[in-house]
Amino acid sequence: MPKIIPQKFFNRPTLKVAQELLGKFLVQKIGKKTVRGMIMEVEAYIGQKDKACHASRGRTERTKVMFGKAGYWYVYSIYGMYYCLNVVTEQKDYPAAVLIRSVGDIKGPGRICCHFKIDKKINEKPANKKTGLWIEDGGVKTKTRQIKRAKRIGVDYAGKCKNKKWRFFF
DNA sequence: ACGATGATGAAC
DNA sequence: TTCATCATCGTA
Repeated sequence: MPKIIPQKFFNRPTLKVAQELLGKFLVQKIGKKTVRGMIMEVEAYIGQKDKACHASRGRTERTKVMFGKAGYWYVYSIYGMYYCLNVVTEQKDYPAAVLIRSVGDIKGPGRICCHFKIDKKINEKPANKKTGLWIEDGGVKTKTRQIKRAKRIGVDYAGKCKNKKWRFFF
């Protein structure tokens, strides 16, 4: 039986959460329709010292959700045309999140939000069934699967942080 | 290789 | 209130 990932799963070190999210399922329910896909690629954004993290410039209207409790969605718009989906990690007041970069066949955070119906309406909402977007354990043996890691994408501006290998994928 | 396209945050 | 920037993508 698929198990909904509880809020406390996210209230842990971000690098650990990021890797363990691989192989789990992003699930969305809209009315009677359920959309589902396996998480294949993620990136970690951790704390104010991480120059690539949006929260590195401190608490703002956009980033305040990252300072909040773990297990909440952080959705932001980028380049005027796309949305990116993140889930907040770590304890309250420690800003960090995991960007979901690939789900199933869908590569790229912008395309994920297009395929799932994700926009700022779910920003700052918890990842649970009531919200209509959550994460499930597939009940499959993903533990044994090899995880690859690499530098994050699109963060060349982030000084030495750009070289951190905080992208994880199968 | 590049343009679309608008929210965001910092400067003024 | 302006202005540069941007965790992207499709077209070429």
